[in-house]
Amino acid sequence: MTEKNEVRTEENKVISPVVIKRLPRYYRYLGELLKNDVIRISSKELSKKMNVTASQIRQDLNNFGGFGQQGYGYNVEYLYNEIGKILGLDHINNIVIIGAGNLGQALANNQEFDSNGFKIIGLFDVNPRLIGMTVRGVEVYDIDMLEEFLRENDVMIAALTLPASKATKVAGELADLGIKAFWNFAPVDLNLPEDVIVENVHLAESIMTLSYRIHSK
Amino acid sequence: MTEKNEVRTEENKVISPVVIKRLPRYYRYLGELLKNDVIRISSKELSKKMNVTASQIRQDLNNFGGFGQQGYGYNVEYLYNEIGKILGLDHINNIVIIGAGNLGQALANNQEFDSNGFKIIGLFDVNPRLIGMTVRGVEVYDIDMLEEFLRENDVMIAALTLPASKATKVAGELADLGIKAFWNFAPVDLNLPEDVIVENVHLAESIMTLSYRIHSK
DNA sequence: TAGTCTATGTCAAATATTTCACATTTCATT
DNA sequence: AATGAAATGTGAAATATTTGACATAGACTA
Repeated sequence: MTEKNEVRTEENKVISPVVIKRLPRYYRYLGELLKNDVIRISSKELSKKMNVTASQIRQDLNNFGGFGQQGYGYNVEYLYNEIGKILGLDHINNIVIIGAGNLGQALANNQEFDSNGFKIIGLFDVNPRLIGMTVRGVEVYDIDMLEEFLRENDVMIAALTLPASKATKVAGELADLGIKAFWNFAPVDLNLPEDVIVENVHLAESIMTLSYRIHSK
Repeated sequence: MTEKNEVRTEENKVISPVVIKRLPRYYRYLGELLKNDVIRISSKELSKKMNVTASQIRQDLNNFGGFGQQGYGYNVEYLYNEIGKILGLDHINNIVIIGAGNLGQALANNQEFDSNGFKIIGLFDVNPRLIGMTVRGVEVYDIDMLEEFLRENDVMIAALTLPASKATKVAGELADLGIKAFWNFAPVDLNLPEDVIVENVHLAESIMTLSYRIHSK
């Protein structure tokens, strides 16, 4: 029996969420190395740069297969590409942003997403002052156009950058329209069907943990 | 011997980071309950709402002392306030934002921070087109004014919403000026002295884990 | 080509985290 | 006032995660 939202490799092995969370960081460091024309790296060298244990790097990577070579280490470009594939960055992932305020615009302006295959193809808002404007070539549409837009475009992800008061309702509507993945910036927990994936970015929670660490010293 | 960056209660007990990360979510749910005039709640009821185990809630809270009463449960307002104290939300935490682009402005506009005691008292940028403008009553200053500003104001936290290429250098300068806590939105790992606290918000890493879950189904 | 050295992949041990289970306390009802 | 039900706080068990250790494959040198 497959549990809800479980994540498995081709061999049907369950990968721990903590491992998955670390992959993008490996990917970033490997990208840096690649940019600096580094050809190969050992888990020991990488562990020193990243301030983690070499053992953890090897264990993490071995969840997905043997990418290294004994006595040699890892080929940077190969490992970079393999992790990219694991993360699904070898696909174009079309994104719509719901809420074209500062945060929505900030996401649309972020080049880092583009360069990793995340393509923002539309911003949506209710505010007539925003509708029709363009952010880095991406148009802001009336949210009433969303249904039609989703019919005509292959959208993988909806980013929710709107007030919490509206997020739950809009998310439900989007799920009904077939959106299966949400990147949620609103400070609520969306309650959606089991097969829908939600990644939360709760900024207030983030700064509260920072505050905790400041005041507990 | 106290390890670097360890976080302890008054009794000198080490609190696990995973517990700390969950506290703001409890705080949010309790705030909702409070708003809805709920007087008391049991760990069981709360666990159902939050989709965690009751046992985890009780274990988490007991790290900080007994806030509940057997046979009764937890008083919502009391528990809300106690968690707020644990998180340091009973203080005003002054924040400066370095980088007044969309993301910096989005943070300045976010009312949720205000209402939890986080007060944004200045935005800083190098862009002359931004300098002098005002976001929700907060002025954008020339970054050259930063040193003077920090001398005259009690700033707890610097939010870094600037390009990765500049973040490392600016963070180092701010640390030299005495800033002890950074909320880092740039996609780099800051390398700062051990006593400096860094909370990272790596948005690209967040969406990559979302992508992973989409493509691994 | 042989020998030495390096560094992976992996098993096992050590830690950390979560869940279970229950004694005890308190609430609520009769 | 007595009884039953509810729910905490807390040890202990069960899981999960991280670290350590090393046999072995393969790189590199001479």
